[in-house]
Amino acid sequence: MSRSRPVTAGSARPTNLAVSMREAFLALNDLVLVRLAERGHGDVRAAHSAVFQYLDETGTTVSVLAERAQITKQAMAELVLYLEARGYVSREPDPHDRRAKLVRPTELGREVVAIAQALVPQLEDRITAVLGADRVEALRADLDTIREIATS
Amino acid sequence: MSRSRPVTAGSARPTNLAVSMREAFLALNDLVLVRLAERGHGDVRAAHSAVFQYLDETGTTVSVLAERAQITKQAMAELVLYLEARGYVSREPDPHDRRAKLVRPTELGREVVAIAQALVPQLEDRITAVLGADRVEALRADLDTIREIATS
DNA sequence: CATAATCGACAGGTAGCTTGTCCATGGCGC
DNA sequence: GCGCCATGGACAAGCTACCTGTCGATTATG
Repeated sequence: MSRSRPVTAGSARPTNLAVSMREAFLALNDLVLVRLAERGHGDVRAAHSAVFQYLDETGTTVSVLAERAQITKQAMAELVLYLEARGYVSREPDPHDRRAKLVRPTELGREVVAIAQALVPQLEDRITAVLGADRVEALRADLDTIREIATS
Repeated sequence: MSRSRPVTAGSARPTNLAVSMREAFLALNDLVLVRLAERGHGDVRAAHSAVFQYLDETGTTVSVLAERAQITKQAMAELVLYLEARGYVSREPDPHDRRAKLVRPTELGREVVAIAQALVPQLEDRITAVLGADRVEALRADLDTIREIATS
């Protein structure tokens, strides 16, 4: 993380806008990863957000997690296995379905979620302090508009 | 490309902002790839932008390309090899340095660059038409500001 | 009760990167 | 003009983050 990045992206410069978006996104992303690493969670990688984000205190199956994160069960299973091996989540048999295993965050996993979530308002505040709340709102709206334009 | 995307990204939701940035970026990116595919360049992938973007009519070594794109020589060499096999670039020995080979776009490669470059103003126009020039300008500035905030 | 759907495991493959090693060639100090 | 280090590129190997396909076990459904 926070490795030297390609200076640019997008298939042969599709607007500097795209480049700016990518860079801003990567910068924000790295910030979370760096913070986690500082707190001793250096083995958490970007892809694992797909797990942490959709975890549930009540326990969730890999299949459901995969569906929520829009990746295949296999991909999600691998991420979960990795996190289980490092103590971030546990997998216990579902008492109501003997095929299923429920994925739950451990104490360590909850810590990761807490750190990441604490960073959100902190970042928002820093950004808002510089840009102003209305511009942040406009930014959010415009990004969504652009996505719609490009998707249609 | 334009496959189903993870609904979200960022290590455990670092601001919806980051998610919006990523999605907007991916949407714009896919647009270029789709356009290229329509014109018969379906074998050009996103990673190849790193080559096309830094190609030079006068010929450029893989080492230089790698440095410009901020990836290793090996990674760049692979991309170049792929594009050479499909006729997008040629590699000829550098007359002035018998170690070096110069990578140059072929006619096909120039076509790809042209298509991608033509799309830039087209997209900008569509976006500007909806948002207005001043908001696009603000967007660009704000994205850069955010990157700076996150990088510092 | 038989059949279909679902859960998770296993096998295997791909893209896009990385490090490390090696050789041929080139530039440089002496 | 010789020795030495730097550089360009090739080869090997490995990793992450995905994918498809298959299968046995189990559960839900007609």
